[in-house]
Amino acid sequence: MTGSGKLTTMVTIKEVARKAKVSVGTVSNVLRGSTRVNPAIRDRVDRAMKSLDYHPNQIARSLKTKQTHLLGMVISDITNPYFPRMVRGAEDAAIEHDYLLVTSNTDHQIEREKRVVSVLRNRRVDGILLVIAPSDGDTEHITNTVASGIPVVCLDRVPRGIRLSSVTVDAVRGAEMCVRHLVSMGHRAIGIITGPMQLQNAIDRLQGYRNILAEAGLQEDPTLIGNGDFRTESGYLLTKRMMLAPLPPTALFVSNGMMGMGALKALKELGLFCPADIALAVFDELPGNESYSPGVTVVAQPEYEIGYRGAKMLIGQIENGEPAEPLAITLNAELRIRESTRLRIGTTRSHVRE
Amino acid sequence: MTGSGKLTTMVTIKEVARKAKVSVGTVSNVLRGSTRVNPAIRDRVDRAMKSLDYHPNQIARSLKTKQTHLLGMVISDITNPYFPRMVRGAEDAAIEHDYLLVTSNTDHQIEREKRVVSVLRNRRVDGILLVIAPSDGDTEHITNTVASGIPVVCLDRVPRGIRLSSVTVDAVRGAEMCVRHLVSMGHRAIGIITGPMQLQNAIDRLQGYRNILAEAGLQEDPTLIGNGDFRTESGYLLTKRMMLAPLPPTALFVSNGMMGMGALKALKELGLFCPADIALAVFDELPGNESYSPGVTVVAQPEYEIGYRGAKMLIGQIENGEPAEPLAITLNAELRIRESTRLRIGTTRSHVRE
DNA sequence: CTGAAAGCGCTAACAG
DNA sequence: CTGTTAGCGCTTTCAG
Repeated sequence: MTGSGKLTTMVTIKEVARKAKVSVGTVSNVLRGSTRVNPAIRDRVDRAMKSLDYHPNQIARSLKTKQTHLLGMVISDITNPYFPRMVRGAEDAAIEHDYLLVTSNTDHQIEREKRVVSVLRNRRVDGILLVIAPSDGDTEHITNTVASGIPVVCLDRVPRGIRLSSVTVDAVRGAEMCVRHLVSMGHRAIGIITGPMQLQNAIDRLQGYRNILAEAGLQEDPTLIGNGDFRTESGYLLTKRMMLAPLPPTALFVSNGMMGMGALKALKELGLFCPADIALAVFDELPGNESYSPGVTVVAQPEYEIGYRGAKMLIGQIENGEPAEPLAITLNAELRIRESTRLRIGTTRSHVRE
Repeated sequence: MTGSGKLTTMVTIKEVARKAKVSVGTVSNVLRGSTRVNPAIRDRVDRAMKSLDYHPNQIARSLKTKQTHLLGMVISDITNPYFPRMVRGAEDAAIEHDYLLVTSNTDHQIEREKRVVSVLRNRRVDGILLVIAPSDGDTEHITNTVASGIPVVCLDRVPRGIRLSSVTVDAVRGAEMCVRHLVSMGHRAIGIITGPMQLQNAIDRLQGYRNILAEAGLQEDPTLIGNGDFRTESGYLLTKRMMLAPLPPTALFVSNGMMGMGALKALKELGLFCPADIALAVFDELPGNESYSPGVTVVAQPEYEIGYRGAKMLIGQIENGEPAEPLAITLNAELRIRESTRLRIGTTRSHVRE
């Protein structure tokens, strides 16, 4: 069968009604299970629906009820291993409440974020889960959305300047645990590769690093701070540059997983081994981390839970109204110590540079 | 503001019309850019839309036009590293044509697949991209969907018994390349961990393996064939079992990436190193493969392209009608040789068992 | 407990 | 070139 356009006409509630010899109102009632319907009639209707392979038109329903039972989720890139578990968590929560989740990528671009949010509003999603893109206070599209009555819950990071409900991770504390561990292993020249400074969580991770340096009485060394952007490439480049510098660090703390993969690759190419030549710790669990050698010490975030609880929170606001004050859940990250930072006995290089 | 339900009423085309002092028909016209509209009026309308933060109701539009510009995508689990790139490819193609992609997980369960497809039909998606779950010929939900006029394109694998458009990878050839490589490295005791035999691509990969054994004049050994299910756990368990058997293989070919990760973990726990103790090759690229050591030899599939071309094909069928004959694109996999199968000189174990 | 009918926001004739 | 209006499939009063 060649041609264009729909060839088959969708079966509607009207046809079901006709086949079951009842009115459309009655069919609607059995669909919604609302009022008690005469069992015999309900049965006739059910049978009619089955035999016609009837699929209620959610579009028409939404137009009437003004609820789509759609949730929008805005992330930077599903291809980034950090997100799949978060999306999965959100989806599982959504399904529990009979919502469908639509996920869109922004590739870290604020302009795409605006477009995506706009599309989601056209689609009349009931609420939005938002992992914001880096920007300099470009938040009008978000405030407009909230003002229009669509609840928004931020995940992983919050925009500065406006107050929104959110589910985040205590990044300062996570970074502190990690860097403290490095210090406890005897390191004094600890490098960091940061994220983009427009992002709160990047700032927090740097802050945690600084806190521990201060706590340990270590001087901050600008040559040991690489300014990354959370992408693989920058982790790769900055690691190479730092390790090739006159006074390289003996330990490196990388602010996120993508950059961590880049760092690992750089070390591999430089022929440097962990922990023998350098200790490596990464904020974010790494894909395949327990299968490969060496296992890398990481600060693992509860991505699934971020998504799950964020969606739960969002659905709560959709169904019970938005709270007077934005809600904020802060989850804890977990330090997972692996081989990449294990103590070395009689290593060839000193942990102390001076 | 506490309370329940929408507090703000959505801006409609009618209000825009009133504000711009034109009729709704005219507003619709400028929205669709259809008939030539007087520039001055168009401008007035544009201004009104902007100032009201108007977002056209796609729901109402869909009800009228009978097109949602929604694509459904059914996968087993976004958390499986094989899928994100495929989803991204599909999404990119969708966006190019102004479609929105909705992705749902089945967790390999046919019952969930049925439910998901049903939900997608309720939502009146214009077409469906389907990565089928393993089942024994349970395809009525699919044929019903197609019969109802919704195009379906299968990705990665096709159901047996029915004919559908598809984008797949030549798995036989991919497996052949890989096992031939193993043979060329001198291996004669080559083990395989297979996928579930209800899946065509699992069958194909086993077939490729068998073809090369025959080509090389090697006897098939049942103790070297582990029957897995494409999940990490089975790769882990079967690898342990096989390596602990009286006559372990000198090379192992694992049929997919999840099981490959499991195999890697098993080898790590057993203290076996690649390629010194065992050569390892995996069908599917592994996450982080180029960052870790040893790099694992893999048969890499073009996941992104599968998704991208599948979505393009689907959109073609939506917009130009379904072809008389199902379309089928077969893409090639690529063998990427890495350290895990490199030749060993003067190894402690023989490549030949007898 | 069931039927009839209005109307959700938009598009697409059609009339002016 | 612009305005009017019917109607997409469903839910939801309101009568019967």
